Amino acid sequence: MIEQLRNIAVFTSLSDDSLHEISKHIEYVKYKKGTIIIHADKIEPYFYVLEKGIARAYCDGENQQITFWFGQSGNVLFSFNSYINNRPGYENVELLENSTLIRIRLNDLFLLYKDNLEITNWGRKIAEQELIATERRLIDRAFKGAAERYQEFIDQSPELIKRVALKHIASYLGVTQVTLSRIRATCK
Amino acid sequence: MIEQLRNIAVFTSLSDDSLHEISKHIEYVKYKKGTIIIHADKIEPYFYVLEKGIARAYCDGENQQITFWFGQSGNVLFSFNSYINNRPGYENVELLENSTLIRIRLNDLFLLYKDNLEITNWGRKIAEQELIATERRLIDRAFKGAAERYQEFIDQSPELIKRVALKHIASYLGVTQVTLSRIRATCK
DNA sequence: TTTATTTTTTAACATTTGTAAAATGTTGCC
DNA sequence: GGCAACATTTTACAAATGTTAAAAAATAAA
Repeated sequence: MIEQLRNIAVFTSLSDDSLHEISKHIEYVKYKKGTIIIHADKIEPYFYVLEKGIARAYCDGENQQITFWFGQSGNVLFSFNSYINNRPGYENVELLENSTLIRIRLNDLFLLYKDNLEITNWGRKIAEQELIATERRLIDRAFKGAAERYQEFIDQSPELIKRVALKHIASYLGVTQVTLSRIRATCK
Repeated sequence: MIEQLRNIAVFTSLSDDSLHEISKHIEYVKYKKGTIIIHADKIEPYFYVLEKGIARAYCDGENQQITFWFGQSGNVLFSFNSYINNRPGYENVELLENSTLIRIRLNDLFLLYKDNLEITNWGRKIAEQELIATERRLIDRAFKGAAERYQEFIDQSPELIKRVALKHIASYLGVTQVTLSRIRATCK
């Protein structure tokens, strides 16, 4: 069981002891493509790790959906506002492929944070890494044009380009699908 | 000393014991308006708490500076990449007023994270709160026009509007100063 | 106060991106 | 295959924002 966890990117830094603690509380689940596993306006009680599959987080607008996050194998996945503030979240998370996930109840995870220094530091680093990545994107939007952001997305996430619908990538990059089409037509 | 720390927003949640641990390592410093206390491309060894004053974080571009963060009394302030990845940072932080700050060496803070569960959880929550705020801004840029973002900035940060140059606020909102001027002219 | 410096506003024009709708391409299913 | 549903591209036009430059206003310095 512990060996199985250690194969997953986000768990590699943890000691056997901590992995053992975590393994007492986890559960494997399997969902089909299209399943919404996190719902906006709900307190979602689970913290997930995506073992296999792809996911996107998005917000619903009046006549659009904005995708602002993609997850791949080894990434963690949770309702930000449920996890951080114990309040209903603002985002939905949809699985874009048939996926397998590991999950742990937030309550159980918080109990581990209360007792286990290593796991708490692990949780701290997860938040920090997400933070720095999110801030980078905010800055990139100011300095780089949409075409350049698209090119970097291809370079950094070649898997996603192949497997994710362009309309989702367009909103992730902060442009409409029409604009993304124009960009793609230009650099061909 | 501990009472003094407890008056600062970011420390209010900590126990006397933890504040006492922290107080062993802190130092009060005072800088003039215009001082750059965090430099891009350097590993900056301090974690600061702004006791009094206002600060902004910005990146330098070819012919522009982009401000992407403001700090007020009680906020924490550090080179993201130094703190998180022990690498030179991408941002400068400038004090916009004469300010007093508390600082602690990152090395000392990391030692506390290694031993003290409460302080580690405090560090985790700092990252989480920054994360959720940054993500909100990213989403807001997709859903809200520049005029609406400006109005919300006024509502949520009335202090900053009074005390910060509009050119900095413009880039924080993701528009040019010319556009911000037009927005201000319209809603007058 | 007077001058110098910086910040903010205004103007004219160029560019980018958005909107809406149609055309084309793709996928999956009966 | 052929239909239905969905995804992507293309087109024409509209709206928003950027660029550049200059004037006006505000602030700081002498």
